[in-house]
Amino acid sequence: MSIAAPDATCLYTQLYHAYGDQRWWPGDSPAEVVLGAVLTQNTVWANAAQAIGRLKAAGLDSFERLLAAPEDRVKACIRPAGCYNVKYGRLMNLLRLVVDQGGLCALGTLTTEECRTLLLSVKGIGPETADCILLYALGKRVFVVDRYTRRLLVRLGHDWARESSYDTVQSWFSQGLGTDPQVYNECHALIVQHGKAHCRATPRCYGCPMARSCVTAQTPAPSDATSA
DNA sequence: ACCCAGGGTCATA
DNA sequence: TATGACCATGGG
Repeated sequence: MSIAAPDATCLYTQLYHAYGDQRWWPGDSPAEVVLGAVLTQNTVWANAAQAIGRLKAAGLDSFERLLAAPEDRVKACIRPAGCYNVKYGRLMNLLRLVVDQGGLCALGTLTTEECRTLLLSVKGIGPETADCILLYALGKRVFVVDRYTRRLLVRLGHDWARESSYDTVQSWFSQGLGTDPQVYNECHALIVQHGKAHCRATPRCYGCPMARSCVTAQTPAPSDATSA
């Protein structure tokens, strides 16, 4: 008889108990969240942060200036984030959309669905990047699923999370976390905090505060109504 | 000298 | 549709 894998609420409760308030996203403004969301794609945050620091130091502190700046100049700033040619294109695509919509505030007046659809229509913006922007820049109630999230679920016994679709994992949280947007914000932040603490290659979650203490009724994977 | 990172797109089979 | 290559710098 093995320990049941925790449900979403239990997961959140235990993480909160272990790490406390996170107050995320790292960044000074919604605009920085947008930049960071792209720059941190497949990249450790420290490198993305360095790129943002360079942009600010270069005076490229608004979307309009970034769009108007010479390509080489922007690329030189974001180089530390890696894949800078690709990310340059993605950033410009995204900033163009935001500006065309009248800025971040105007974008935020749209419904979550409308907003998400718009973001996903941008080449280079996938579900995670879009959801980061929705949650941390626009305050929408969406759960962000990243690499840390899947890895933690699998380590806690939710084997289904390894190969499930983004939407499936996301809805597992959405159905378990209630309706408070702040909880979505905190929960993802806590997962990242935990992931960093257990950085690389811990095959099992030994030392994980949740592995032993969080025993509840096991929630199954949501039935895959979404796929094919 | 490898391996990987808070993804996403595109080309193959 | 399902894998794999690719982008690319910086730290373990």
